[in-house]
Amino acid sequence: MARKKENKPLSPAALGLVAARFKLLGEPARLALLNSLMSREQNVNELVESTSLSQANVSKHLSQLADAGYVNRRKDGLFTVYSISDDSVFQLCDLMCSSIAKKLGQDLQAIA
Amino acid sequence: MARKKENKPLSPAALGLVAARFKLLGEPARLALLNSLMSREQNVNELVESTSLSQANVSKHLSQLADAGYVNRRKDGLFTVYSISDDSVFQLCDLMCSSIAKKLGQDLQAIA
DNA sequence: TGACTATATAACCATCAGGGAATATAGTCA
DNA sequence: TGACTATATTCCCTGATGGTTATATAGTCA
Repeated sequence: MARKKENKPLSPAALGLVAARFKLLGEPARLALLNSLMSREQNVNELVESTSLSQANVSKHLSQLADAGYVNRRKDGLFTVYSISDDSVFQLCDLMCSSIAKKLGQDLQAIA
Repeated sequence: MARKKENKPLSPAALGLVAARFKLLGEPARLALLNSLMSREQNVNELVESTSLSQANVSKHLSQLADAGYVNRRKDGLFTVYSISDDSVFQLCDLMCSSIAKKLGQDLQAIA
C-alpha cells in the first residue's frame, strides 16, 4: 500500500472515470441517501421519509447510485429495496470526514 | 477503525460540507491538477503545460482547491508554487481507484 | 520608472444537472 | 379483470459551473 513517487499521468479516460464517481458523492441528496442506507437497507418510500426528498427525486438519485455500483437494487414484491453494495463508500466518507475535521481544526488555529 | 452500526443522520449542513469537498474531486480538470501535483510541487505555468489546460482555467481551479485546503499556495518571487497539502487526497484517490477496479471486475464477470 | 512576466480576476456564454409535476409501468390483491 | 400501490421515467425549468477571452494585479529587472 506504499505510495509510488513516480509520475503517473493517468489517461484522460481514467481521470474521467474517477471524476464521475467522485461527482456522484458530491451531491447532498445522494449523500443523504447513502447515509440513510448505512444503518440498514430500505425501500424507496422509507428513503423518501428518512430524507424528506421527493419520490421522483429519490428514485432518480438511486438509479444513478445503482448504475455506479454504489448501491444494490433488490425487488421484494411490490417494493424495491436498496442497500449499499460498495464498502468503499464507508471508507471514503470516513476519510473525507476526518479530512474536513482536520481542515476545520486548522482554520480554527488560524483564527485563534 | 470499526464501523458503527448506529444510525447517525448527519445534519444537512454536514452533508453539504462533505458533498462540497467530494464535488471538488468530481472534475477531471481538478483531478488532473492534483494528479500532476502528486509527483512534485509546481508553479502555475508548469501545471498549464503538464495538463494542457488554459492558464485562466488552471488558476481558477487551483483557487478552489486552495480554498478547500487540498493544496497549498506559496509565493516564490514572481511564481506561485502549489503543492498538495492534504494527504487524504492520496488515500481518497487510491480508495476510489480500487473501488473502480472492483466494479469493473464485477461488470466483466457479468458479461463473461 | 518602465517594460516584461506570472498569476489572478471579471465578464460572458454554453452546457449540465437537480428538482418538481405529471405520467407510465409493474406488481398485488380482491 | 380492475383498483390500488410502489417505483421509474419523462418533460420542463432554473441555477450552477466550466471554459474562454480580455483585463487587472503584482513582482522583477534594467
